[in-house]
Amino acid sequence: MKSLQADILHGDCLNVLRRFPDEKFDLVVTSPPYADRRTNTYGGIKPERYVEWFLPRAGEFKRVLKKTGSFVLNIKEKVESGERHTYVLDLILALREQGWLWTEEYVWHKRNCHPGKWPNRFRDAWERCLHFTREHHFKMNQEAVMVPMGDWKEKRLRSLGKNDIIRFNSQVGSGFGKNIANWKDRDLAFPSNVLHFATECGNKKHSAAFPKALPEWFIKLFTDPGDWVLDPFAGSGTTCVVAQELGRNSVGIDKIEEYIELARREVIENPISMFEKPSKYNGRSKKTL
Amino acid sequence: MKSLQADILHGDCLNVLRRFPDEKFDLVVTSPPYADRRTNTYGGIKPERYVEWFLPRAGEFKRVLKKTGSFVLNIKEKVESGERHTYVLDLILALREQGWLWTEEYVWHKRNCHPGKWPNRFRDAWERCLHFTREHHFKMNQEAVMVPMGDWKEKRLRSLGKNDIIRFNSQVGSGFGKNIANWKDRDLAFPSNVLHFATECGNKKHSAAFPKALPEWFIKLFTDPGDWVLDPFAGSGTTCVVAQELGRNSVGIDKIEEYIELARREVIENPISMFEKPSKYNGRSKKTL
DNA sequence: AGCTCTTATGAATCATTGA
DNA sequence: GTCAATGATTCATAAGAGC
Repeated sequence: MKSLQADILHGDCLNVLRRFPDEKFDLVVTSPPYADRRTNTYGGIKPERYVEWFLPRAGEFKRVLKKTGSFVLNIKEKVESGERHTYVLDLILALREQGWLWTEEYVWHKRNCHPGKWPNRFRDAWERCLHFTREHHFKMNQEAVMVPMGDWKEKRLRSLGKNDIIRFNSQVGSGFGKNIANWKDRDLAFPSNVLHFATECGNKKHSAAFPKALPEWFIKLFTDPGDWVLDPFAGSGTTCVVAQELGRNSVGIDKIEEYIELARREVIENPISMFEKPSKYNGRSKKTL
Repeated sequence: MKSLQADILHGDCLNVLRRFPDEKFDLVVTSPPYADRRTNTYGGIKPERYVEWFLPRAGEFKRVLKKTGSFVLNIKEKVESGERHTYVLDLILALREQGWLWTEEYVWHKRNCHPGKWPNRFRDAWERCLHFTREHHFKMNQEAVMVPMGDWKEKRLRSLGKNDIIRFNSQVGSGFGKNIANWKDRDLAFPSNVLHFATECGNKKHSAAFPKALPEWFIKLFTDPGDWVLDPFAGSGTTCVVAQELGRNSVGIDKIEEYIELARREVIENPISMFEKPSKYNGRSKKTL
């Protein structure tokens, strides 16, 4: 049994990734700083400059990604003077120019999105999860994300009755999730390209709430245990934590010192790595601190 | 009480609309023939030519739309050789060049999407509902589409679809507990920009199943009773039927003779129009046939 | 009225075959 | 080769039959 690595590196991914060899990673999954968001931490990339800022970094992602690998980009354009900005559309087109295949666009439906009310729009309850690949054929483990299906629920839900459901939830606090797990093997269905994940309202210091379920889904789908996962805008390190939990090696990179410390604290210690020398890529795992 | 009109016109909307005066309509809501789809009826517009085909028609939409009006475009790009085609992105950018404001992108989550299994993608369960306006300030009746919160299980959960509930719980791991608390004290809540409608599998002759709920939602949201609604690719006339049911005047246009007949049969007869002369726009309502 | 079971059918996508 | 047509795959609904 090999040991798992979870390296959290400090710096701009554009520079840090230069130290990595070609085709190391099986998956790049990340939620970059959105344009004009997180201005106090990332300096706020202007929407007009977003593509030119992103492209060289995406070039590095492409280089360090295996040919059978996937690049999942979680992003959503902001509203500027009442209009959706087009920098994400421009980015998709530019990434294709760079040689990426725009394989799919998954929709992350945020069940509990930010509250608010405006005269000319409703709450924004979805984000894009853009799926890019290098080749037409890539690794995809569809079985790993299968979901309980169909007839089961109808009988089950109906047999419970409304009050039972309410009581069950309020007492246990965690709905039917566990039950479903028990019935998992009964019949499973493949999901669609619309994902339903709740945002985590945890009061973390990291400003972008990236729910664990999101990287988890894509890591399961696009990698095998032992594979390498990269999050070049790691933030508080959610991707690396999840990767580790799922038995994948991971590298997280972030510019913000505060996030680095946070992320290293989050990543679970790997007992075996104690007896190993530091990563040859100059990465320092939390353990080596 | 004024009479309602529901005119179904035959022809290419590019030509037919020339007969209409400026700023007649309060809402244009339509689902145009997608690129390479409906080849046997619409001739199948090639993706590469889609923008240049669409743009002059959109120019007419803009002319006949009131300044406070909205243009809702339901569309989704196809997969071509394993990749999402970019013609919809190009179209958004081109429409902005034409002077439209890209105000919002609603997601229509199709709960019952087409089945199928492929090695590198899941079933496509969503389409875009692009919302364009002429001005930053436009008519929007948010209260008209509020969602009842009283009996949450019936209304709210059904609007999501049963499988979604299962998936929420199994993916997120937490049930409805939090939401129940939020809903308890409210009767109505505003929706988000993610819409959950099932496609109608009715055995209609029209190949594109445009569920009534979709135009209904946008008609309620962006028009008042007595307003004028246009569907330039009317198909079997769903938009006009819904508009009439909601007390809005409507004009539907389609190239296909068969759809015209179908649509005129669907539109409910307007008793008052019997005593009126035909529409001055050369439109023949079903009644005047 | 309800409940269960069966059946039909979609703005789909891909690999293969045939012209 | 390149393009067009066909078959296989698959799941959420509605509708209908039977009790």
